Amino acid sequence: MPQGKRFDPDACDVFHLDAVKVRQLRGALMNDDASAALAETFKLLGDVTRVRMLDALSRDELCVCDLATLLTVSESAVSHQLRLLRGMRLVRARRSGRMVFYALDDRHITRLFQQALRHVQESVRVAAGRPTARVARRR
Amino acid sequence: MPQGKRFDPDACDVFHLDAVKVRQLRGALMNDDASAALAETFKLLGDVTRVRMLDALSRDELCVCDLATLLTVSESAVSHQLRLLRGMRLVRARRSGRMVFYALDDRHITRLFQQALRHVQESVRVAAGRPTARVARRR
DNA sequence: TATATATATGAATATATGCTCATATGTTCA
DNA sequence: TGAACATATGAGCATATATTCATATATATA
Repeated sequence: MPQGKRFDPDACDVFHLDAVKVRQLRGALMNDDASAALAETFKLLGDVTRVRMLDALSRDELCVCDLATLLTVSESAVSHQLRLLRGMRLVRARRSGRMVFYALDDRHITRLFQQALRHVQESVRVAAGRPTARVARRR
Repeated sequence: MPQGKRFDPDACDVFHLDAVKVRQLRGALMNDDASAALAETFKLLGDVTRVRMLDALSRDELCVCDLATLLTVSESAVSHQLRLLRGMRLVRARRSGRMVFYALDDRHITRLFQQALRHVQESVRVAAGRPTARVARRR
């Protein structure tokens, strides 16, 4: 590891891209707010329980109890997760007597799910359908 | 908390949905494999560093070093993350001499990003641009 | 072959996160 | 008002995860 040649001692000697490309890239990258917001959103979707909750809520409005029973998760756990989802405005709550009904509050989520599902299904297809190519690529 | 009435002592007394609806919902929900795969994918996207890496790679093929320098992250950290992304087939590696160039290996990712960005931007717009409506909606 | 460079990876650590348990809050009804 | 119920929430715990540091592997070149 060479030192003193760059501001970042951990970085390699030079950019292997040409300067123009680098500049273009630097300018093209999304800003920090955007990447942070994206990561935060994906993180929220990156949990099996929440995925299942959102899936259920995308079909029907549900109270906490029904949601918990339907998914076989404790009501407390569901409630905690709903709090997160509420905070990020993915679901909205509607009180009716003692019960609180939750529903999807974002029309993008369903599409996002579908898009991701397509990705996942394709991955599975590729992994299963082309074992030779995969092994061959692995040295 | 009443006990003995249901298999799940933590659950409320009854489904508040009717039996038909419950059956329909149960059948409509995605299966466990799907929800697990979805969550796994979203989890992979739910990290700022990886989001930025994928963003950069969506514009151009990059070697580990350039990626690290461009994003101001250690090469080791980048390498670790690339391993994950490779494992999930979101990026592919191409060796050229000592360097290894990485590129997006999934055409869905970019769309997923765009979709999520739209969601995020709308959230921001709603939160910032409609204070009255937002306050009104809050209770 | 020896050395330098680029990347990969294992171990350790600090932090984040999801769940449980106990308890609080809010609502209905006797 | 008090009891029962539905939901919310704080604390604690166990696990997961992102980064760093040290070291290993792979390639190029002298």
